[in-house]
Amino acid sequence: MSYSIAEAASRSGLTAHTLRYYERDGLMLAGVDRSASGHRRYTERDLTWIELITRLRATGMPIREVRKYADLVRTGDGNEAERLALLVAHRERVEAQLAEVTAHLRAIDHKIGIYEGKVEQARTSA
Amino acid sequence: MSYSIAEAASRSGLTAHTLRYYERDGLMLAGVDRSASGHRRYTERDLTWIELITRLRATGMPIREVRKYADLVRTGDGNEAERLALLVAHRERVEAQLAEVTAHLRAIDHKIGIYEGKVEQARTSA
DNA sequence: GTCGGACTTGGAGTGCACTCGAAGTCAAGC
DNA sequence: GCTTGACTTCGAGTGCACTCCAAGTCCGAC
Repeated sequence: MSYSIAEAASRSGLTAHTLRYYERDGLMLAGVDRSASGHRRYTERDLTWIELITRLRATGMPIREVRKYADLVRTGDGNEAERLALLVAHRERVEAQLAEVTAHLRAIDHKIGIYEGKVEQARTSA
Repeated sequence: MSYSIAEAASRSGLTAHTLRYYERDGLMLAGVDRSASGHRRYTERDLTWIELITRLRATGMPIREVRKYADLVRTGDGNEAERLALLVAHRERVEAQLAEVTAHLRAIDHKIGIYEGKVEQARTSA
């Protein structure tokens, strides 16, 4: 079972453009298979990999670092500790940012509360 | 009490470049005061405002929309309901994104768990 | 056999948010 | 009165991550 780039795009939520761009940029583990006519054929493994790098991207990992991770996985032998370190460092950054965003959000919520009071007051005194 | 652009930068965590850029781009409520020599003088009110827009930016609000909000506040009269709507819409986007990032993070954590197992296994069998 | 549509490539273009550079002004200290 | 350093403006440059375009190929359907 394999998928055309359009199918891979719809399954991954990325665009075909982005899939080609990722491949060109070294984010895939290997060149994607080709049909006799030269069209890309995505395997389940490709899609699983794309799902992972989509998660990394969606949590703010730069393309550069996703590539570094892909390089490690591609090398394939005993660099699991290195991969682990990269992912753990990423997790810590993401957690820190979640905390920061949450704190900002609380402050914005406070502001919203003030406006709600004002708007309500305007409504009842009208 | 007022502050030079360098002081405002260090108090806000932005750079002087960014402060000028924000002003140019219509993010400030009014032109910042100037000294006799034409240097900017930031008031406490300016800094309070900068703190708010920094929170909006840090939670992912585009410059464009911060400007829209600033425009509303600048107009100043009875558009509180509109400001409220803008902030509430933003809050909902941020909350949705927090949930999404958290979900991705959990999946990445799962991956980390797998690597931890592998690395531990490699360590003990060595 | 020709048409439409999905694909290919390489390279250029876009949008966002800064970030920097050049050239000039100004006040204070030596 | 000259240097130093912080400021000014305007406009150009940067980095990131796509996003799009042009020109071409290929395949299945009519």
